Amino acid sequence: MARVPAAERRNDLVNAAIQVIASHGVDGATTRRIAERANAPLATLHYCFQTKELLFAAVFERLTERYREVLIENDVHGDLVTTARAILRGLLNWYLESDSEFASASFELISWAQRQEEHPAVTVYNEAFNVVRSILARAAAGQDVTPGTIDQIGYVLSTLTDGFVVNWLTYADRARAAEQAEIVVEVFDAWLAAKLA
Amino acid sequence: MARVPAAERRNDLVNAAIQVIASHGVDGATTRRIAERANAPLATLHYCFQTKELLFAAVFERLTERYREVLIENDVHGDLVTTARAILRGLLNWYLESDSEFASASFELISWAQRQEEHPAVTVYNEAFNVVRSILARAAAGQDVTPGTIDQIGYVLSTLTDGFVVNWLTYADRARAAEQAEIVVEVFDAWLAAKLA
Amino acid sequence: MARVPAAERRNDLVNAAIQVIASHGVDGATTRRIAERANAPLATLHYCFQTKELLFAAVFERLTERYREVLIENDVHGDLVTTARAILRGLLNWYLESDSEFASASFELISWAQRQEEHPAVTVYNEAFNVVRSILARAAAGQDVTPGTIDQIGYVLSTLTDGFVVNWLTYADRARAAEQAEIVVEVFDAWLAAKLA
Amino acid sequence: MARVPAAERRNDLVNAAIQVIASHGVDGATTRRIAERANAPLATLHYCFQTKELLFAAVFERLTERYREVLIENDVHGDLVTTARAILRGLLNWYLESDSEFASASFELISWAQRQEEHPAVTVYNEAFNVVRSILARAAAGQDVTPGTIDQIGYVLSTLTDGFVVNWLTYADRARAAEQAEIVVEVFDAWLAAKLA
DNA sequence: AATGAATGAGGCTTCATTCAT
DNA sequence: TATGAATGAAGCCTCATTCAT
Repeated sequence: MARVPAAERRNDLVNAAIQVIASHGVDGATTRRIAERANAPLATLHYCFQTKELLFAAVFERLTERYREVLIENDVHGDLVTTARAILRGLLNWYLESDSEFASASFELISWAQRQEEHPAVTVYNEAFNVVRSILARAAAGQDVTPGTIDQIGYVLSTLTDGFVVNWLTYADRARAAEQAEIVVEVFDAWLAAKLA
Repeated sequence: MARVPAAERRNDLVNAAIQVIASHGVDGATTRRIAERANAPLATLHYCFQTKELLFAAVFERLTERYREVLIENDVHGDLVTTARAILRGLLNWYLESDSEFASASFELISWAQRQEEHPAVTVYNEAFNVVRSILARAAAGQDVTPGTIDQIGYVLSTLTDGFVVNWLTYADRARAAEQAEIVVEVFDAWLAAKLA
Repeated sequence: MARVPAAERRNDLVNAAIQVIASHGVDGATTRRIAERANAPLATLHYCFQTKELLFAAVFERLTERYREVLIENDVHGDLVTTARAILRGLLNWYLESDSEFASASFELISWAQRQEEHPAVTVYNEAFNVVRSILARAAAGQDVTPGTIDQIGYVLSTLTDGFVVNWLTYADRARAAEQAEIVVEVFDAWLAAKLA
Repeated sequence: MARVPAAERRNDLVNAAIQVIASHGVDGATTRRIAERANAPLATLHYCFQTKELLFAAVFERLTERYREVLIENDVHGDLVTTARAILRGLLNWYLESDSEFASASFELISWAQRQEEHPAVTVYNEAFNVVRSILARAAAGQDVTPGTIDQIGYVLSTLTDGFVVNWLTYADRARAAEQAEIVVEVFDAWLAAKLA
């Protein structure tokens, strides 16, 4: 096996971990499988990441980044309602993309993360939440909206998104999920309209 | 030695499994741990349930039952809006109850179940959905509501509930979750009002 | 399960054991499988035969009996050569019979029996040998044959038979085995002719 | 810790397996016992041979090799009769050698092998048969002998050998077996003489 | 007398990790 | 530095057997 510099290996391993988690679940994501997917010798995994836990931490960092990207990509720089809805749609679409291992993987990791010392899940959530908040805050700039309201919008955003994902992962029926995405947006709109009335 | 009827033993084991799953996650729910929790030798577990998988199937049955009970307990026999909201509140409260290992366990099991041949997760969902539908249908009896609408209400109900749970399991902060439950109900109300207007 | 008297059960269990040994091998012949085949509760096996070892001892007794029967059935009461050859043919045919679990079972048991305290395999062999000897002795009555020669004939008989079985069990090809039986008889004839010349 | 090359470790394990099979039987040849005999931790066994079955496959390869060696060592390069008899004697002596776990092990494995998917027992037999055939063919070079006859000689050779071994393993009485070896050779000679007359 | 229930011992295998080079 | 080799701990499961009724 060709000797590959550690930095590159780290990258490969994180990617491999995400793929394996997405397809085999957290508990199916063994070091061997991950190393194999990364085309790296098993020992290399521990050479690059002293511990499986540390590898997963890196996975979390990557997921955090990716969330941020998705959010920013979907920032339409419009008014509050328009912007919030765009974010929601962006997230739903992202989850629906077939190759979005990121989505399944991050979902897979939620309950695992809970049982870790450092609660990395919370970190991901907080990070994502901060990005959402800052996007919404700018969108609300001219309008008369309290920070509390923005937080609530963020919460509803994530609640709807997560609820949507649970169903989508359970049934794995894309057509059905696409329809449901519409309903989710409808719900969001109704609430926003009532809220900001 | 204690000569316990098999039915009871099976019961104990299912309970133990639920507790262990709730506290250690699906992958942390080893046969050893479950047997220990049930105060039974490991071999007894395999005497009662030839296979770990079969034990988990029994867990699913139990969860399905429990869901049904919770739903029925929260049927207020009012009109559609009142009834739907009562169900939502009932579910949220149930999830919030401290000793509700059922909730965490069933959530834990979702992604595991997905990877099983028979997809028991889908079964739980379908069962729960049917109960919700029948309750809502009766509530809507005199009113002019299409079956499609009732299905949508069911879907929104479960989406909001699941989204709520994800957050609650992530942060494990009861006070915060209690507040968020209010928001969730608010969202539901807003959408229902708009929908049925 | 209907309560069945122990005596009858013993019989069923021995039969079941022979069948299971023949089809699953000695090590595949578990108490559970045997009980199941005998249509008896597992505990009954140990009620009838304190130990698996004791059950197998009974199996050996049965095999010994059966060997004796086969030998006697094939005693043509002719002269030495005729009689000896008839016995050989009888044994080969018996082994070739498709439903002859006795044959496979007894062969399966040889090496197992070696490792038992009481060496039951030796007993079966000795018993069979004695029967052969007495048949041959009578056949040789008028002729001038030493006891040593009769023992040798017995030994060659069993050597050829066993060698034949090994091949037959290995290849499990009946047509081939049938041809080989002819050769075996040919070998026996040649030796007997030379010996008694 | 001793940093032994994998090839050597594999070798040790195969040897250990043969010894354990010879002394404890196929079903008594547990991974634990084999590892212990090889002075290796249990996990090492599975590092070298993913599966017990694969280890046993390696055992078969070794046995096949050894058979070939024994046959070739006993090729006296004489005429057909001389050569055939030399092979028979060589095999009988080999089986009689006290440290010949190979012999007992290979016999032990026959019935086990039958129940394997790939029937490795057949492979051992076929291999051995081919070697015998080629040796005999060369010995018969100048003589007027059909291939069919050579095959028959090979078959009789193995039948006599196997029959001899069954008895030897059953009684484990070396003196007796030595005498019987003489008879076996006598039988072979008589048949060959008649055959080639 | 006969059997459902129960179990300690041990089966094979896989895990994350560490060692030696 | 990077990796083949090695391993203790733990995974699930099955065995022959015994207990309590």
